[in-house]
Amino acid sequence: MDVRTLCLGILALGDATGYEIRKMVAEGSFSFFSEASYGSIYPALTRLTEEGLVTYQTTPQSKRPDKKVYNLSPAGREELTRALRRDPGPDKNRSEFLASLLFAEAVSPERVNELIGDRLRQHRQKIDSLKSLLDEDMTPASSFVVQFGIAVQQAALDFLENNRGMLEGIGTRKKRKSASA
Amino acid sequence: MDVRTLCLGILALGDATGYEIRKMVAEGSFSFFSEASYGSIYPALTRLTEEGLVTYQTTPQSKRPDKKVYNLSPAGREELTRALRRDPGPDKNRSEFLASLLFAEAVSPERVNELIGDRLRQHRQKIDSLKSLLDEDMTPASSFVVQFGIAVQQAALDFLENNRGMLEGIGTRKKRKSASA
DNA sequence: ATTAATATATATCGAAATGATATGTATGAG
DNA sequence: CTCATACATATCATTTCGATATATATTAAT
Repeated sequence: MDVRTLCLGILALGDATGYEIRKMVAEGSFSFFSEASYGSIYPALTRLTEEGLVTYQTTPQSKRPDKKVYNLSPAGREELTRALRRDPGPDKNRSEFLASLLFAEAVSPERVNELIGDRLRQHRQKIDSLKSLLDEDMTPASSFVVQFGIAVQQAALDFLENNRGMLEGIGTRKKRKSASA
Repeated sequence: MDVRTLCLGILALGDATGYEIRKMVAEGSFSFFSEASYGSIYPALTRLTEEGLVTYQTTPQSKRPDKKVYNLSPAGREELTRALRRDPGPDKNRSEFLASLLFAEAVSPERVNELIGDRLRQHRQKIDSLKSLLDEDMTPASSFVVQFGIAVQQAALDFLENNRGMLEGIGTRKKRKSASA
């Protein structure tokens, strides 16, 4: 999903500033399945404004840049509906962790073990943070998505705990000078 | 993981052409957690060659561009080891599907239902294709990663099957001309 | 008490990556 | 016999990332 459509969708749920949009995708209940940086969000909002798909009210603030609260225009809502009619593309899962494991022949077994330990901790942390999101009042869709995230994280955690034995002996230690040849 | 390191890692597992690398990340056992397009792979290989981290042998082919089989140089292997010493960043999961659900207030309940049906099919297909990868002979690490993928896909599938009821009544149908005002 | 870090809020910019396309043939399916 | 897929390289416009700049208020740590 391009940042453009992402912004339209978020604004469909309520007015927001660019800063708030960024926060939602980076830390909020959107963080599980999307991300976008300032470098893409602000230009997107500018363009959407030019196209009349969003509008904004400026709230002056002393000692701080004026706050621009964006809201979806009727044309923007139509554009969102059109975008959502298209079939969503397949999910994309990127994992440096799994890549590192695959290439782990080049690293020591201790490093592999450390990698997995770190990973287990990260999964537990992620699950906790998702669970705490559930406390806040949410729409059913939002709750569904967060619970989905929890389920997937939990499955990853369980798999790692139950199968790390498979990686016994993965990794190479630096060969000491070989006797042969 | 940048494409550069990805290429080094893949070449550490065996020599390959740019075309083959692309195929591995797009369809092979790497497809679960990484992706890269020609537009990033070919320039990366060119730069790696310039830097002496990979070399290649040209296999002339009539009626087809010459095949360039790349292989990792000792310097490249060192660079890979250095890269793998850095802590892997967090996973990134992007899902247009989940985003669509969150924004689904703007679409019809039927569309939501259709979305989920499609999704169930896609998960089953993905699981099948991952399972068929397991038949091929694999390194332990490779097998671990694929089984990890299966576990996660299965968890997502199970969640959808068991909880789609949560989305009952999500979505709005176009209001017919309201009696009131 | 003072330093350090975090949060608010906008915005830009170089570097990286995507997704599509160009080129041209061989092969297998329908 | 036609059409799609596989092989194999490569480029390019557009999009996105990740870092940085600017400036202050608040909270946390030592």
